[in-house]
Amino acid sequence: MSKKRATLIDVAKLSGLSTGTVSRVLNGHPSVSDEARKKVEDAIKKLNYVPLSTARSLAKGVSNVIMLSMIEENPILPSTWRYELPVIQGIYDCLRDTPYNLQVGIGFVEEAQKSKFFENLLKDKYIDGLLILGSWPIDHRSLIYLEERNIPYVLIGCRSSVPTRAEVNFDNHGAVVEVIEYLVQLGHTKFALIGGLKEQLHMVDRAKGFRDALLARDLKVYPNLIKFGDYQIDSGYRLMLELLEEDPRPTAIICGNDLMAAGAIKAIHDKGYKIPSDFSVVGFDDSEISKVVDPPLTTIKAPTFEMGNLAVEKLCSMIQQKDMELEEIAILPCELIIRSSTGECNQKN
Amino acid sequence: MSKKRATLIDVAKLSGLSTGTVSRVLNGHPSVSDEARKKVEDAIKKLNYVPLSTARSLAKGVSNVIMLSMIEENPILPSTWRYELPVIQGIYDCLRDTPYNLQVGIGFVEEAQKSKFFENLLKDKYIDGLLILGSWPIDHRSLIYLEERNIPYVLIGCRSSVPTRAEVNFDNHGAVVEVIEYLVQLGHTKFALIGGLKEQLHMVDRAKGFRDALLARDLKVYPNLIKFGDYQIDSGYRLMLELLEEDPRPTAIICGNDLMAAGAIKAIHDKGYKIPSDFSVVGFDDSEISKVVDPPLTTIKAPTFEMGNLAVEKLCSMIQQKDMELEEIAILPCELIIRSSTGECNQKN
DNA sequence: TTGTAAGCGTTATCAG
DNA sequence: CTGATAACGCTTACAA
Repeated sequence: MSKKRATLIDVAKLSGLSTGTVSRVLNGHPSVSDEARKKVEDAIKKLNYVPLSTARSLAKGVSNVIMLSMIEENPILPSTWRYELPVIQGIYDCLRDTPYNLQVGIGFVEEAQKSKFFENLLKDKYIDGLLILGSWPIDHRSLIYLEERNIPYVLIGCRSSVPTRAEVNFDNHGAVVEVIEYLVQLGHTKFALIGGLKEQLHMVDRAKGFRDALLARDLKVYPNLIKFGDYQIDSGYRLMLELLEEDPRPTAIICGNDLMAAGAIKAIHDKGYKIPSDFSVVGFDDSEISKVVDPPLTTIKAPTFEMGNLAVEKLCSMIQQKDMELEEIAILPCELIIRSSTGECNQKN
Repeated sequence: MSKKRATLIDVAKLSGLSTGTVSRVLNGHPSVSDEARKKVEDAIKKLNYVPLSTARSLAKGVSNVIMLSMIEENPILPSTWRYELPVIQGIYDCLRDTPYNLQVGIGFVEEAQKSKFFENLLKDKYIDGLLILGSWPIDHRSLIYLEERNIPYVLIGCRSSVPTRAEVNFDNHGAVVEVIEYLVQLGHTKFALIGGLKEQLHMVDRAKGFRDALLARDLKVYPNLIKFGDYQIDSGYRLMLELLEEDPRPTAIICGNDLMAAGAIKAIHDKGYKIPSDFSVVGFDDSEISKVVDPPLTTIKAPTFEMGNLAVEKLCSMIQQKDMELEEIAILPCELIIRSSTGECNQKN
């Protein structure tokens, strides 16, 4: 049953041409006569020949492999999954027009914050470029290894303490600024933040956006109204209960994700208040949850698919022109999706 | 900057030994003197040498690549994402103890139902084995290609019209039977099904489980209480409204996923009924949504991580013993998670 | 336009 | 236990 697979030499024999010519046909080289091309193509078809990628790689000195390393919380958070799969889709979508194959590796945040992370990950691997998808700081010593090895890489959603060649991210800061602008128009002045994991990079940027937006409007930043949880529903619930006891009491609450917003909404309802008449609540992610909760959630949608696309584009151009010196970081805008969990501020000041 | 990477020959020179010996050290071959081994290891360290995987593959005749092909609805459904990422995690978790690298390819259902799907997908690729992750029928002619090429493969969550070598799935049928048993104990006799996409394999099996469970209990299967939607919240809402008009009116509703269940709950509430006193509602997936809706949803959790693990185990053993004839299909049990959307049937019969 | 042959970096088979 | 040396399948000067 297991007939040996045909090789390029078999094709050459059958077509009566040389291996060189066959190879040229395979690689779309211009200087091949139509006649020869035809013969080779027939032989290929007849033999069911498929070139062996490893042999090709070896001869050409390229691997045609791009590796995606996903750096995950441990245990992995559902909202991370929800964010990462569209990114992967975007990556693959862009990659299918290229000769590159996509290989994946999954690591944990703790590992990526140690120095030999990529060295270990890439042990025994031969890749042309690396995509790094994560939400936590990357140990810069790991990145040095990539530089030494001359492996082009693009960071997606994460960064290191030292500046890196190329980064793709969405605009956490701007998104929060935008939603606060919107809420200020509605008359809100007392804002609270129910954050997710405090050290996570997206959250760091959003917290900064939160402060900056308020300061820009000459609104007061109340430290007691800024709290952090763990992106799970329960922490949203708990933190909202705390907020209801604070002084001043906020009228608008920005949450780290839709799930925490759902928890906050539950807390508000449990205490007998109404949304949006008593409180405006904003989520993040535009997940299904935002449509399921009552009232439907105003939320922020990150351009995940586009991020994947752009990251691949950048990586490919880095691979082409090996020594580009660009140190470029792309920040894509988010979309504010307004539903009914936000409304006019009814509290007299 | 881009110093050439060291090769095995460099290591041989520096250590004063032959390439053969270096190779033996690399591959943990027993017949190497401790002294030689030490010298080689020193040289490797000094040169920062890493073997080139493609050269290795070529010489050994294996690729060390396992490909995961994900077959998706178009556009991709969020609930599919939610299911697939844990499977991938399970796959990777098992693979990191092996020499195999994981490569991924994403295709759409329409493509996989045509005959040349895998031929196209694997064009120019050299893999040792294939994992096929999907929820829709696979064209069996595509699989013939794999057989001819002698590429071991494992289907995850899907199947073809002809029996295949190895399949891993979760027990859709049994899960529905179990939940109906549970509801029967609570006194329910009139069951409705709000299905997801009707032709999708998981749904096919669940619908069959639905009928079988009722018949086994000598309960009537009302065709007008079996409806199919598209796994989105709106169709759950709409179909529930329809069910409220049917005769007989069901008291227990099994939904295709948590999202449709959320829609159904909304419809029930909108019409002024209570859960679980008037209706019991069951979801599927144990997604975050099941904890967000009110009341929290009784649902079914599939062993996604374990499926990934098992699939890899199977594939690896198929790769080892090339011509195993097993035609084995593994069905893993689901977990019924009881929350408060289900309860005693209060309707007098 | 085509053929020849020398690599690409490893492994594996033989002798020694 | 070790060293030559021929594969592995393909690409690519270089010649013709």
